[in-house]
Amino acid sequence: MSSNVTLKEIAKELGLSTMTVSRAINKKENVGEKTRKRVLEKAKSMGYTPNFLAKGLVSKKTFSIGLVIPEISHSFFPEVLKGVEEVTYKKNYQLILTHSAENFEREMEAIETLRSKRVDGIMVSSSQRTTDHSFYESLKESETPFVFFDRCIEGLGVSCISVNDKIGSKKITQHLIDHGYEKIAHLSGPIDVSIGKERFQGFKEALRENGLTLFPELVIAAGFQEADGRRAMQELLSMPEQKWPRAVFAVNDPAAFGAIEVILEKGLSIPDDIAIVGFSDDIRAELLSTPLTTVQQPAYQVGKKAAEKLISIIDGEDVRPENIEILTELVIRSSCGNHSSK
Amino acid sequence: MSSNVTLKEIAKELGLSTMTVSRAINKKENVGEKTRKRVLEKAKSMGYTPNFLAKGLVSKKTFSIGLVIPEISHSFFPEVLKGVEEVTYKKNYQLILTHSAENFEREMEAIETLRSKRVDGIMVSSSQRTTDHSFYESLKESETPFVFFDRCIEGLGVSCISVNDKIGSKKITQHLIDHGYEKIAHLSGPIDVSIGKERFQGFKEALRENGLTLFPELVIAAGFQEADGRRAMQELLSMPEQKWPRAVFAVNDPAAFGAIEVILEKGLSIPDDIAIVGFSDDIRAELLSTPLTTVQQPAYQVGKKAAEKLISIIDGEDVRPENIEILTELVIRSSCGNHSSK
DNA sequence: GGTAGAAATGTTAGCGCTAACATAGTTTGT
DNA sequence: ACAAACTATGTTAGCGCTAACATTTCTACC
Repeated sequence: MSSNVTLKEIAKELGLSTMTVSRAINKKENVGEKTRKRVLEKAKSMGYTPNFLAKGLVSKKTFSIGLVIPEISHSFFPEVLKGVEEVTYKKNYQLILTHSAENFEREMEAIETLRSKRVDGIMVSSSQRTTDHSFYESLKESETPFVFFDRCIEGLGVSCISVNDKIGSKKITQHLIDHGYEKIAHLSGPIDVSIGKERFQGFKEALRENGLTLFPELVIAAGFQEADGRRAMQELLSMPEQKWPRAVFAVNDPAAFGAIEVILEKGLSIPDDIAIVGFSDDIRAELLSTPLTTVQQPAYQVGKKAAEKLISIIDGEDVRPENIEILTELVIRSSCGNHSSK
Repeated sequence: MSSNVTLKEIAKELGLSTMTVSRAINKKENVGEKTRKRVLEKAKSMGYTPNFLAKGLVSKKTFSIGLVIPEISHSFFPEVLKGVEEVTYKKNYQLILTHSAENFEREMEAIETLRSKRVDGIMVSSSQRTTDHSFYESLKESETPFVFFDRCIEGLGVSCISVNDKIGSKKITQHLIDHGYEKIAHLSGPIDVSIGKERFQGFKEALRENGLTLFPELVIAAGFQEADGRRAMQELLSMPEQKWPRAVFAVNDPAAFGAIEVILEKGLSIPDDIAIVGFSDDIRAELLSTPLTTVQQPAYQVGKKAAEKLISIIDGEDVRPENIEILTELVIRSSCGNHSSK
């Protein structure tokens, strides 16, 4: 294998003790100027690379942070990752990336491995659906610093950095209401998933605060995929015409795309017959023939804040659990009937 | 800090030696059945987590692989990552992700850090532009297993897994030729970047093999961004009309998008007045009003093959340097004039 | 029952590094 | 000139673990 140079070897070459070499290389006080120079030169010429394993073993600090992500190719996460990386790079931490594939078993496995590697902290976007929180409770007891991001588990007293979906969906529903629409449908996600629940909540609140009626038959449990949106919209349009909604709020952009196809296939026009809005600002949203009004999720901000919080926990600066909610931003295009904006 | 349980502590509790506990936990031979059971139970109840730092220090094996990526949010890489992860997960390796931000200094820094962490191998997508290969030469001499992926440095005798851009661009040019177009323009990337060069090469070869003339004024050095495509296309269309190309091959999809805007703004139709094709199968390509014919880059395959190759080098199974080229696939839509396909 | 041989357990040393204390060597003040 | 006070270097031990060898305990068989 690669025969790595050690401090001891350098010391031997120079007739010094290991300790002096260590001090010279780690820029500690109390090393003679000449000695330091000699050591550094020798280290370079011998191709010395410090051994972080040994260092970590002694110092209990590895300068690595573990990341648990449910689905890497889910456009949201590369952006999160970028935010995380920007922070960790500055603070000299390395990232160990693990992927749970939306599987709680793998998530636990990944966290165990990260702990074995003695990471200084962990960031988790959980795939957990069950109500059994014992795993995270014991993780918390182990005193491993960790935070949740995007998908959080509540009631544990663990910091959580997420997008405030409820406020976002309330805002976009309000935007529809401001256009004068009263019969508004919602293609919802599964309500046992927090995202789905939050967005539905926001929708309901907006209606309530404006004194509008929530028509139960206009709330269709769809899902997060394009096909789900199609199916849900078909269901809506299979009702007698006078029951049709005037506007539709889809749980996310892909669902909206599916719904849009159905609307157009029916020969209806957007937004004149039916207005529609989505959620997540998918890269494709602005490329539709009628660009989709949607809610932008600040993934980069989530990553950045989560990394900052985790590091401040690691450094013992700000240990108290916090619920940081990143606010979404409305992206107003024309599918909502906003002819004024482009 | 988190007071982690050690083998020694378990041993003490049970009145055994550390070694027996180690053997029991690591499923080695020669441990009494009762003892093993006792140890495992105790380990569980005390919340033992093995210390991979110590293990790695002894065994010279860390089960981690370093990844150097020039730009995380560059849609290509999450896909690569997915391929890599799938392989490394099966083989029980962890991934340490680093980001060079297209900066060679940071790339070198990242690799040094990875070496310090004693990763078992490294996968690099290089941002290097210069011809000074000394850094990678010395990395090679250090006997750290590594492979290049996507962006390779040649002439080092290091394995490289990349997309064969030349063949891809030759294929798509051929496709245009098959449609009967003879005056074909190329919006090229910078030719000092290998991607740009390769794609231009493929374009030239296709023309040559079909006995077509390469019109130098129809090759515009553009760039990889949408704005570059715009600029290049404007330049083309500012020529007298009889010089206009009948078809355009843009170096990538974003450049094609820019060009398309210009074509449409001029009131020309795609593909009837000017056919256009891109490269990279951007997620937006199929959503254009005239969906873009392009070349699909199998990023997932690149990641998978690269990880497989690296692990086989680490395991000493297949150490010989290889140049693995993943073939692209044509995605035929309608911007090339293929009215038959959807 | 006694002994060879296997099975179970223990001991020692060291992976590469650093904290903590110990020892030389050098300066400074009076 | 000599102790006090540095500065530069060395020594020892230990982080948590395992390989390699050493010892004890158990089994088997004559």
